[in-house]
Amino acid sequence: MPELPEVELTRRRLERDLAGRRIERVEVRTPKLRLPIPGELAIALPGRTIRSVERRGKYLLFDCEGGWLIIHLGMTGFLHFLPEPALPGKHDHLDIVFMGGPVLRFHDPRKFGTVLWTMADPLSHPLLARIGPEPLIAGFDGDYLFRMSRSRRVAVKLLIMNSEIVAGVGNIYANEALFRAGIRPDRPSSSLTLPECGRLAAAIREVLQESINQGSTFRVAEESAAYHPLDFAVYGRGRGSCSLCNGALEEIRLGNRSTVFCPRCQV
DNA sequence: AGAATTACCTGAGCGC
DNA sequence: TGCGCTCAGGTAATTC
Repeated sequence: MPELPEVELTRRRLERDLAGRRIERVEVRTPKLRLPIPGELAIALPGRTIRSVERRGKYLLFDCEGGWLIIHLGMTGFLHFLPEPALPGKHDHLDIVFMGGPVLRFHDPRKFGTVLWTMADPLSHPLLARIGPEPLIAGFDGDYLFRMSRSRRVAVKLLIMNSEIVAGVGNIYANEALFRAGIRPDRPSSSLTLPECGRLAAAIREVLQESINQGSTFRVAEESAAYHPLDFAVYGRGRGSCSLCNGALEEIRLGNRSTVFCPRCQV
């Protein structure tokens, strides 16, 4: 599923393919996603040129000259750029057709993705306004995490997956970052020390940045819908062994999400 | 305020 | 072969 690194790689790919293109028309094939696709899209977009593609957390922001198209890929969403028109297939919910024929196509089997439109500052949109700091930008560090964790007893894995605390950390990278930081995912947030918060913030930045770096060299060139460029240390390895101590990994559920950790290396 | 829970959705994998 | 079941999970909305 698209996590922050995949969304960032998608942003770079689409900015390369779309910047400067003028929209001819919009075809909404499936208006009923989990949140409905705004009806005004088809009226507002034609005639506008895409200036750039930005990212906030896992939201992609398309600068459309005075308005913003906002897309979240959810669990299974994918944005294809088609140089030529092509017949839509199953789960191809939305086409944005550009002058001369190219198409941006939104494909999403589980329909957890979200499409929004705003004429105002996209960062002020109700669904984006409360998102916490970007993990890869100054402002997210151990001091910040320490401050935010003082009044909360929720498991630290759920704390860092809370988008109001930090943007774009999903289940995969929450597991990976906690392993790298040597912190048990079920620790109450308020039990973390300042040095632990420093290690955790650094680990979050590292796993995200490394994934972006690997993806950019490996996967993005292929027009593949595949995600997950990284080999993960713990995610998806509930029956496996720890790469550090060789002991058995443990799998539990936190917030109804699968959680894997090493009970010896993570304290 | 913070925490816990539910809803949304379909493909994949499984046992029978 | 096919049925029914469980699982995967981001995030908004709801409830406690």
